[in-house]
Amino acid sequence: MRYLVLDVENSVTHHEYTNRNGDIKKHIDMGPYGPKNYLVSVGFQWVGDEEGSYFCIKHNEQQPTLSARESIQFALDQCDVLIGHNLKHDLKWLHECGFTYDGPTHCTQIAEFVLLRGRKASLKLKSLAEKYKVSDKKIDLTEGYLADGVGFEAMPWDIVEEYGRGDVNTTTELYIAQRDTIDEDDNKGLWPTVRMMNAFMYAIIEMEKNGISVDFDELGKIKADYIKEHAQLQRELTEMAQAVIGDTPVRLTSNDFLSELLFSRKVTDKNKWKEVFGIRKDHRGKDLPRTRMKNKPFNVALQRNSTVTKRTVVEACPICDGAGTLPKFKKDGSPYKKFPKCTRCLGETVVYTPTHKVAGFKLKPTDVNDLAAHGFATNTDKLERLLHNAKDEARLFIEKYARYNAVSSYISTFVEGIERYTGGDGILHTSLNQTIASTGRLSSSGPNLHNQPRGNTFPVRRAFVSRFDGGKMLKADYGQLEFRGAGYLSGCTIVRGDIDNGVDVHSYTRDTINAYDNEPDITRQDAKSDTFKPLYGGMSGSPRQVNYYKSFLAKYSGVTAWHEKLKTEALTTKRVVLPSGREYAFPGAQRLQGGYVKGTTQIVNWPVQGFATGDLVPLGVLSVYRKMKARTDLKSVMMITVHDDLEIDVYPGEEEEVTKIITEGLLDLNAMCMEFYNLDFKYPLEVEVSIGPNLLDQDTIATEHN
DNA sequence: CCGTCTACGTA
DNA sequence: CGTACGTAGACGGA
Repeated sequence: MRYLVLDVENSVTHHEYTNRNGDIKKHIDMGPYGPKNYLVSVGFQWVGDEEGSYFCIKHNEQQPTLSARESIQFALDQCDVLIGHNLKHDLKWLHECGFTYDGPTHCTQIAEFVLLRGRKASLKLKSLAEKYKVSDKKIDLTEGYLADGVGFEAMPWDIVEEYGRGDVNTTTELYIAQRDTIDEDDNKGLWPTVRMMNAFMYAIIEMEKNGISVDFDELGKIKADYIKEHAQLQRELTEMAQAVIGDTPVRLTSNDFLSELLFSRKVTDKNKWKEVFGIRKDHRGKDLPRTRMKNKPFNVALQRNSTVTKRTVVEACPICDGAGTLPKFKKDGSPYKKFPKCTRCLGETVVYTPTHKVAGFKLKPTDVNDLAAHGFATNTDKLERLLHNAKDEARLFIEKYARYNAVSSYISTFVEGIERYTGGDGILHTSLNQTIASTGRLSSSGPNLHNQPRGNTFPVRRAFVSRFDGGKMLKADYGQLEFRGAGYLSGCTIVRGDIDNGVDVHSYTRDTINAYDNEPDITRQDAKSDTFKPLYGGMSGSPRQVNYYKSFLAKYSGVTAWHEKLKTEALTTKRVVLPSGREYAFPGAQRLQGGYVKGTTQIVNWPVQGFATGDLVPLGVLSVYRKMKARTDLKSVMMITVHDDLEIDVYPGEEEEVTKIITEGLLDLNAMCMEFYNLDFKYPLEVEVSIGPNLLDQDTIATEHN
């Protein structure tokens, strides 16, 4: 067997843009799909050799290496396993530059990610070299250049070559050390996951390459509508706010301001505030439980640590007389060129004098959970809960404000995100990252296409259209995949029975919750989060929610028993092992005083999320990828996967063929699990296919079962 | 300038 | 004691 370690360097493009505040922001395009980027150099080394080869492809000073292309392709043709650190990047470049390789791979970043078993640690080559104590001889002169915006194409060639050869060398030694580590008895069960993720990498490269086609005319219209709505809301909200605060300037985009406006109180000392109410986060950035306080002490603490905000009247600063500056003279009596800011108005030229009238909407927080580090929480869910005690004007303001916040997000994050990352070819090549999420599912960035508002309500989806004249956008979703995955993993017969009988678990959730009391009815969509909460170890909520969670655990007793089994496994082995071979480490698992197992929510959540969307979906997508590759006559292309779906840009006339391929591929999990995990995975699955002219207007055309 | 906090959205 | 993500803007301390 011949093992080839390879690494490419490429030019990058710096994209600068101005946001709506006038701030200049930038991002760097490292990929091969921008028309400006090009391949600078390629280095490779055979495992077992002392030294490798290095080739110049295109560099400002250095002549391209003679016969570089032939030598590189020859090596690729000879190799049995291609190795690299973040090999997806190198393969994308090789493919775009006309090289061919589609054989087995070993990405050291993927392998290390699997070995980490869900723990977070740096996956940079440098960090791994330290961890495995392999030589990292290269003197890293490139960082300084890169920081100054000098790319590999413009650095002195001897630095590029030294760095490149060093990288290949380090990766070679890392590969050997890492392979030996995975071969150890304690780790060898991870090989199937490593191999699966390497195989799946090809499907990801295909999707990143194909990307999604954007209709800029349509996007422009949608943006214009949003901007109009945003401006209107801003006017109305400003007016409403101004009416209750006097002359104080309105700053709608500031959470500090909103907190003070809604609750009519200003925090005296933010650090003290956090301390008193126990507003802290753990190392992962998650909220820790806050100080438990009964009503009375809570209100006393509120009063002690904040002051009531008063309406103001504006007047010219009495100290500087409205100049904003105070005259200052040198020793010789001549004036300074620039006078310092006025100490009273701080250069604002005006001062706001409090009146005796309370400012703002005078909302009352119910408990510590309505607070935030800066003052009072102003997010939509919390505010919604306070709505029923609020006066009409406050309620109207809050409702408008929620929409204002949402529209701001739609414009900045979604519309402008799409605009700035879409290249000149009109295609959005978002990144699908394999080594980020602890559970093993993908993440998406540049921009994130995994968090677009769902379904048929978000007009921005209308701007995602087929790249083919008369083409269609097709989407296939697994139905209730995580619920089914939990059913499989737990072996719960009640879950299985419900699936076999076509019981819709979310409707069951909705009906159970609605039947409990006279609170307003929830919809099936609302009920989804309630279905999943107990599945993932959640138990807190309103009385009717808690009632449902209890009944869920009682009904699906197999799931409840499985939760106990997982906790025992985590306690005794500090690990949880999935049928695929994927593992999660819980080094801190221990039983606390009250019997609660530390980390329970992750112990019961990760296996469900990871098995469904990290182990199964990739196999389904990979199967579709293979089927599409095998059909060289088809022109349709895979675009993206969003956790439990797969989206394809369909060439006119290929609708039926693609529907068949996508359903057969996604339902092909028994054979795929056998191939990759040596697992006889038999469980009823459902795939629903929809199609339309864009990603907004979609009609369901098929529902298939295995 | 950079990290923290808040808020938005998804499966 | 639902979990897993990415992005943007405001703010405050270096």
